[in-house]
Amino acid sequence: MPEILEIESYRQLADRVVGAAISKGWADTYAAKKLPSVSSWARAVKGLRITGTSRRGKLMLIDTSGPTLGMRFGMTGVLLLDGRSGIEGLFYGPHTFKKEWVRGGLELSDGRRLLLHDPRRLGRFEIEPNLDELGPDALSLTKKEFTTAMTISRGGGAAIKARLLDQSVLAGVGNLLGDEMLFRAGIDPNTPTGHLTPGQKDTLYTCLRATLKQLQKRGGSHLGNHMPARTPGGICPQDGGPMRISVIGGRTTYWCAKHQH
DNA sequence: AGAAAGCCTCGGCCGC
DNA sequence: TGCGGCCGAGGCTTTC
Repeated sequence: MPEILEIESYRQLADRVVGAAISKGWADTYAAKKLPSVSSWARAVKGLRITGTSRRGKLMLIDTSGPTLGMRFGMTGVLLLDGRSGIEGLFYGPHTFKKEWVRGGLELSDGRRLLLHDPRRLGRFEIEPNLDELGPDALSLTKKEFTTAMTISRGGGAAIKARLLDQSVLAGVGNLLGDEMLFRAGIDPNTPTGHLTPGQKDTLYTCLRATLKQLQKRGGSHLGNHMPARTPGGICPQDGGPMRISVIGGRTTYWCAKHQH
């Protein structure tokens, strides 16, 4: 569920603890799945001072006096600071708090706690995450970076929808944002990336920027223009065309048969 | 009951 | 025909 806009709001929440020292950290076996052992997180974070926050795509980063810490939120993860949600102001679906859904976190010497609340346990903690595996950040993407990301070396390449979701090419775009920017750009999500015209790429870049900016303002990745039509038998809110559904790049995809070519 | 907004692995096969 | 790498399918996990 959380896409780049939600992770950015988590980061802003985490910014409140910059300057604090970590007295203790813990992670359950799922949150620690990418680490050498379950106790790695606790051992690594103890005594560190938090010096800043940053983000690459959907990966939130906490800079410290020691190693950089990374947090991934999977499909249902939310960052909490003393019960305050990182998506305050960014509504995303009904979400109740359950103590048993807290999968790990950091305890600060001033008594505050930064927690990963994650029902489906797909969130992960990382230590010194390798940023080379991620493409440029979608929120600060330049046109040149976008053009490079959309350039295919051989053949037609994957469907543009799948390409947009490929985090090693472009970091941050998730399923809903991907569908929304293609909807706005009037591009069929099945189009092989290499078959896009320069004009379509220009439009897509413009729509990517506009989508991120507007949905951030509206309050979340799920508030796109096409969302009301995101249902079987949906009708395009733009031109009344029939909405199509299929799985592209492994994700459920909705698009308008009339204006997306 | 089936689908879910992220990510990872694996195997097939594309294209040089 | 060989081979590196791209790309799609499937799994993880739990909830509603």
